[in-house]
Amino acid sequence: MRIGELAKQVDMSTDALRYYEQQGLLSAPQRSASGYRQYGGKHMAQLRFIRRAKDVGFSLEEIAELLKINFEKAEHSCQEVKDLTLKKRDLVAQRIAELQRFHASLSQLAEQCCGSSAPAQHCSILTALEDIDGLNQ
Amino acid sequence: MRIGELAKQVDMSTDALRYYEQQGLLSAPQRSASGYRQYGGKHMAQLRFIRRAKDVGFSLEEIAELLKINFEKAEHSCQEVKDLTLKKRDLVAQRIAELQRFHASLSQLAEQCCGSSAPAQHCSILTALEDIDGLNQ
DNA sequence: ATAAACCTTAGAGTTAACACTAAGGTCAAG
DNA sequence: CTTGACCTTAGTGTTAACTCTAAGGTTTAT
Repeated sequence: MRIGELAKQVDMSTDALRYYEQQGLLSAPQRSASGYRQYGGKHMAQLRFIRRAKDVGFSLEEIAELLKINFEKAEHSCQEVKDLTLKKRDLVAQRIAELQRFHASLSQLAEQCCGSSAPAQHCSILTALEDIDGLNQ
Repeated sequence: MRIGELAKQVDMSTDALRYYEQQGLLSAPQRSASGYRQYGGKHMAQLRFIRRAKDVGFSLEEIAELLKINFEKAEHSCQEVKDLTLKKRDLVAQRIAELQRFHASLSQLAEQCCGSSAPAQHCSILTALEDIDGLNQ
C-alpha cells in the first residue's frame, strides 16, 4: 500500500503521515525500488492508535511516549501509563477551569449590556474594560 | 515616562508594549529628541484595557477590535460589542465542551487501569488505544 | 507514448503572543 | 569621563501540528 492509499484508509493527509514518520510516531516503512513508501497493516494499526490517542486529547509528543511504552510493554508498568493519563487529565482540568472563568466573565459582561443598536457611548462592557473596578471586586 | 517605567507600572514586558504598538493595540507615543518613546496616562489606560480584556479571554486580535470600537464609540452600537462578547463566550463554551470530552475519556481510561507497578503487558489503557472498540461504542 | 495521477525531498509558511539577540545610541551618577 | 542602566531597530526563535510549494521522478491507463 502506498502513502496515498493508506492516507485515504485512515482519513489523514499524506503530509501528516510523513510528518508522523519524521516525528517518530509512525515506523519508517520499506521502500519500493523507486523509493515509494510501502505500508502494511502494522502501520495502519499505529495510525489508529495515534488517532484514538488524539481523540482523547493527547498531544503528539505524549502519543510518542505512549507508543514507545506500547512497543516496549515489558519494560514499563501500568502505573506509568496511568500516571501519564492522570497527569494529562489534570492539565485538561486546569485548562477547563481557566476557560470557565473566561466564560463566567464574558457571561457577566454580556448580561449587563443592554445590547441596543444605539451608539455605544455608555456601553457597560466597554466601561467595564476601561474602569479600574469595572470587573469583579 | 519611558517604556521601562510604563512596563513596570502595568507589569508587562517592554517587548510586549512594543509588540502591542506594532499590532495597533497601543497608540504610538511621542518620541524624545533621541528617539525614546514617551508615554502618558492615556497609554496606561490602553494597557489596562488590554489587560482586562485578556483576563476575560479575548485574543489580541479581538482586543484590537474592541479598542477600535471604544475609540469610535459614536459609530458603533452596544449590540455590536455585546455580539462580540457573546460570540467569544460561545467559542469558549465550545472549547470547554471539547476539553470535557477529553476529560471524561481520560478519566474512564484511568479508572479502568489497575495502575500496578507490574509490566504493562495487558494495560487496559494501551489496549483501549490499540483496539478498534476499546473506546466508547 | 503520453497524460493523469501518484510519489519523492527539502524547505518555507501558518497562528499567537511574545522572548531573545545583536549592534549600537543615550542618560544619570559619581 | 566612564560605567551601568536604559533605550533603539531589525531580525530570529519559540510551540504545535501540520500545509503548501517547487522541482522533479514513477505508474497506470489509454
